[in-house]
Amino acid sequence: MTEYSGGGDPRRTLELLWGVRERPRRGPKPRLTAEEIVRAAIALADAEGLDALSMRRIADELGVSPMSIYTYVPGKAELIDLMVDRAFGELTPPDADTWRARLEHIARDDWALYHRHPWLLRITTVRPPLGPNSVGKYEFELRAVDGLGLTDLEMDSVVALVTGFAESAARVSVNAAEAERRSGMTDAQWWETVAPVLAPLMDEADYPLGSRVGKAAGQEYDAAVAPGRAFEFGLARILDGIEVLISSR
Amino acid sequence: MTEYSGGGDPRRTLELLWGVRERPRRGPKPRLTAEEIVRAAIALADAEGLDALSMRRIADELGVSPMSIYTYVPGKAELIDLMVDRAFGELTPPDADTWRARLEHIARDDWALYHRHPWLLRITTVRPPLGPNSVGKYEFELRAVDGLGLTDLEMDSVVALVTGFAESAARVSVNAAEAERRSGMTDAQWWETVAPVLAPLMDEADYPLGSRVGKAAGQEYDAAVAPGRAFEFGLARILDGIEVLISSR
DNA sequence: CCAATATAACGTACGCCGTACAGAGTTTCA
DNA sequence: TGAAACTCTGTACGGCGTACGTTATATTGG
Repeated sequence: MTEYSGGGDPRRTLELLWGVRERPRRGPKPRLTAEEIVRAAIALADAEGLDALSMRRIADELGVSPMSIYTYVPGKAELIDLMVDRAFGELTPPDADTWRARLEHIARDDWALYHRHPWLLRITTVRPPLGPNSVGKYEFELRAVDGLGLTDLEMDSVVALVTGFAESAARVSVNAAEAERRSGMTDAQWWETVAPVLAPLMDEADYPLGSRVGKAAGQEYDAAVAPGRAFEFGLARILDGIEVLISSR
Repeated sequence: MTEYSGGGDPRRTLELLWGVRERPRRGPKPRLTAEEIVRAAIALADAEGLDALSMRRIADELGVSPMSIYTYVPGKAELIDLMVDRAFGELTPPDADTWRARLEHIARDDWALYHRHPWLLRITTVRPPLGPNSVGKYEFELRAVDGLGLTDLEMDSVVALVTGFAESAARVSVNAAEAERRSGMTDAQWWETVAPVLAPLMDEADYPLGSRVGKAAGQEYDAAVAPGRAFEFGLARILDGIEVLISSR
């Protein structure tokens, strides 16, 4: 099962995202707030991963029965919307003189965010959450490339390219870390286990480049640093490519 | 729940991937093969998505009891490994004169594959499957950038950048298509529903660029073509950036 | 030809999940 | 002082992956 963002009633979800729910005038005093539930859910997802995030676990954590959660939040999909928008609130607008430094800041900030909250990478965003932090993120991303002679469409495409890359590179990195955690083996240890089984099946002569390059990459970087290198390499290439576009204007 | 690739016993998984299981010499004749199960699983995932892919459904489809599947495949994680490697078998090696055309072929071929098999994008690859098609893919990707004066590490980084981008862009595209399917609304229809609710919450003056650029992007492209444009835009920028690197050698 | 043995197929059961629904308790307003 | 609005909870349903034990079937060694 995959967790989806953007599933529920848009009106209710937007009200929750922007926090405009008026305090109820009758009935027992609420013990919780949507805010607290979101905080607990994020803490749980950070600590144990998205698979451990169940309504029952959240309720446990808050000392409340599972169904009480539904008093504050329509369902799990909406809760995830709230978690996503709240996480985006940790991002900081770039503050640098050059467009290149600003885009670098955005990419690195995203990269760090995905490492703090790896569950973000497991969420399938069906429609964007449109909460204050998400639209704020988009706004300062566009500001980073404003006034460079790009069309509106190009500005949108450039920020999508950079943020999409940061997400993609972070996914590789987070998956590598998770691989170690789940299997209890480093990449090197895992390879030592697999290699003798693979050798008789796969004739290295059929894959000369893969054998050579794979070995070189494995020896030069251990798996812990390789994703960081890939991120820096890709970011440099992408910014070079954007520079070609901007210079042509 | 997320589907993981690379979970099970590596030896057994590798034997299945490379198809070296010897026919059992005793006992009742097998009614099925691992191959048939993988085919049925892919058909089901193509048609109804990864969420619909359960051992029970696959067994239904094959006219067999759920637990029989475990005779041929150790578990769901291993089955997913087999599905992934089999899907990669649909990719074709590039055959072009320039490195740029070869990398473009690789990116477009990946893009098309992810659209044929969107479930590939939902799988968290903990360790690579190391089946014949996966290692074959890596081999011809490296061949596309061989002999250009790049180091082994650079070759690896370049193909990772291009294929990672194709995956990332395809994810956006597939999610957009899925959004329409799940909600029964086009992007325009969805926006018409959301806008009046959002307007009183979000002051457009606080988000001048986002409002302007978002509107421009929405009007120029409908959601059905926008991801394709983003793919073409990003691919061009990335190849430009790689060109800068190659020219510097 | 007949056990012994290896394999296939199946039924049952466990502990998870999201959440629909109905009811009980609590606070406020007319 | 009801009535209405609201919170909170227990139960239940249908799904999931798969551990385990049993039965049926095909091959093999004696």
